[in-house]
Amino acid sequence: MQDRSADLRELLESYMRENSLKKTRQRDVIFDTFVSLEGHTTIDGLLARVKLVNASVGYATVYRALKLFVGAGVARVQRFGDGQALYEAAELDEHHDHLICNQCGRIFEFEDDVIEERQETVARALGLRLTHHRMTLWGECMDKAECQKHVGS
Amino acid sequence: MQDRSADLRELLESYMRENSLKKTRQRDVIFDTFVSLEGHTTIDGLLARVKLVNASVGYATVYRALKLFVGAGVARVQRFGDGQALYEAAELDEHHDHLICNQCGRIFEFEDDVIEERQETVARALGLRLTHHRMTLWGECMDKAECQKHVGS
DNA sequence: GTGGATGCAAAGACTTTGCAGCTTC
DNA sequence: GAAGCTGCAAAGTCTTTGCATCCAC
Repeated sequence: MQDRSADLRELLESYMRENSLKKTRQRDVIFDTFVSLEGHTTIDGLLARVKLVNASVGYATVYRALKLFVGAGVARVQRFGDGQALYEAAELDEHHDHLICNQCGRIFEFEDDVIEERQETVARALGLRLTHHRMTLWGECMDKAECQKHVGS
Repeated sequence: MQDRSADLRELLESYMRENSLKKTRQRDVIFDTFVSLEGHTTIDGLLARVKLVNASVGYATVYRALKLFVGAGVARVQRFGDGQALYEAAELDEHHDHLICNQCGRIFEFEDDVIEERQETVARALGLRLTHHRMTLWGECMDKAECQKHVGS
């Protein structure tokens, strides 16, 4: 984890250098907070955490920082359904997809080489070279008791 | 195609009967227009087509009709990126996913049994029974000339 | 110093809803 | 008739931006 966040920081900094963007106190806090979070976060959620460290940071700054992170390849956005976009730290080499329980809303992550490979094949058959993909599965926990525990969390 | 739209209509009507919803001129036009469209449409796009038949139909009515269609299982929504939601007629038995060209924006549809099966397996391994999924691939047309023709269309 | 960054508040882009009047069943 | 619709316009949600001020380089 230490390595991963260091790699992400390196990636971000080189991107910022290339584009002559500036390192600021706010961006530091936002970055640190962002990578320290597991899984997905909304802008609001991230802002709340950031404000614990620096209460004067505004929504727009977080918004713009996240946009920067996405541009730098440090973060990824998703819109699973309605409502706010969800951001998560990028994976530098591997990649994962999501499986969401309709009832409890838990988001499981997984990766599957068979599917990845097959996607390449399919794309090529249609005449495209694949750049990236998004796959989300929805289902219902088979362990109802466990599921119930997580409802609304 | 004739069969398909008849099936969708049947599905919608039985849903409406069960929920004691009413058949109206507007809903008829919206439904007919919707199923006659190939691929994806936005609410605005659909409304424009609907207005050709009945100019007095309002945005809200189309919006509510589409919501109804989705509830009835006749339509599906997607949000590929930013902007408006895209609606498409549901497939009654088979299912397809999307492959989008980053440059020209064309949306290709495909289905792949190997992937579908594998998804079931993955979900089960994580303790969930799969209900549905969304998969979108992005890539670049290998035929650049052809791609160029479709840019911005 | 200068160009980029920040915070605020305001504007956008879409989606959703309240309501009075109009239609179906 | 009563329960549902429709259209309009207004209100929400979230996202994005204009601008004066501030700060990193």
